[in-house]
Amino acid sequence: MTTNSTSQLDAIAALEDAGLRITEQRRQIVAAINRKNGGFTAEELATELANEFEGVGRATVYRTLKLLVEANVICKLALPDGTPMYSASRVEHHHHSVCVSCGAVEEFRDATVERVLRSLAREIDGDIIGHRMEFYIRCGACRIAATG
Amino acid sequence: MTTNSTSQLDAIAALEDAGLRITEQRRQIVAAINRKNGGFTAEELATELANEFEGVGRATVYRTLKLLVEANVICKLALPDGTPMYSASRVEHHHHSVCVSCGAVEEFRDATVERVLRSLAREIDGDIIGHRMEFYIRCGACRIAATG
DNA sequence: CGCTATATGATACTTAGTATCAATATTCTT
DNA sequence: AAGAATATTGATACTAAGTATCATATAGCG
Repeated sequence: MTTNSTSQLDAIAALEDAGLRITEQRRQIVAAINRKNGGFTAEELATELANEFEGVGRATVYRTLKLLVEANVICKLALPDGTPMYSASRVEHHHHSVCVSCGAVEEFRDATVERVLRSLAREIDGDIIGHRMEFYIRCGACRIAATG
Repeated sequence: MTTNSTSQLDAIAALEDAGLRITEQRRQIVAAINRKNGGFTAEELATELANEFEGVGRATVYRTLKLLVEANVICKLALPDGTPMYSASRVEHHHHSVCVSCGAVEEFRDATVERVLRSLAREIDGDIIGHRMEFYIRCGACRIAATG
């Protein structure tokens, strides 16, 4: 699986493309994100990176997350109660399902979703600028764990 | 238009149905919400009610908003950056469009949306517990204002 | 290599919301 | 209608998520 290293290169490239500097801190943040599998919180990441050798400051973590969201390298999503979660972004345009039990995040594209968006564009009085769509699930693994 | 008085009665009834007490503060909060047209923030509501005669405490405002969300009397939605917004709920199950320019919130039901949800339920490995869907728009009025 | 703009980090602040707990008010019971 | 039992309130203090400030450090261009 080369997904991680590819994503990492993309993330750094995206920052460069935006005319931003590649610092040791940003490298560390990108590396830490690539080590993640599901979603993660900003504070979690900050705590993690604060403890390492030549750690990264909390403010820098937040600043960099914002840059990465703007660069479409990661996504910022929300739990049902609005708690923010971040997740590495692998697919071009997509939506997410979040397991409310284990926090696993899956990305998916769905043609039907895009069709709805177009149909709604006609119904809504105004221009659609963007949207947010998240599915809250209990994933297969968690269902089995709960049943067993 | 009897929408407001009807909603207000529903809100109080919903609290009663949940076995909760009808206090002067809760009445005031419900009344203030019914005076709103678009979306509003918790802090906005708290400030508003803090200044009135026999005002309502900030903690009570937050507590009551939570109860009203649970009772489906109001909805908690999120702006693109995640900033929470509340909005009185008039339709049974619906989604929202938020004008990022003026903050107006519209509710809508769409059969297509429900169809997508069912189609996704089959694709996703796990049980769909809930979802969130918001459209960010520039409403007709704001478009005209910007153009003119 | 040196300069300059960019980035960092410590600190303090803001916003959104929750926890605590004594004082108070509602509703039930009679 | 009074009193008891229980829910609610509000002041305060706290957490979580994020932003502003600004002196110091460093990337990367020339």
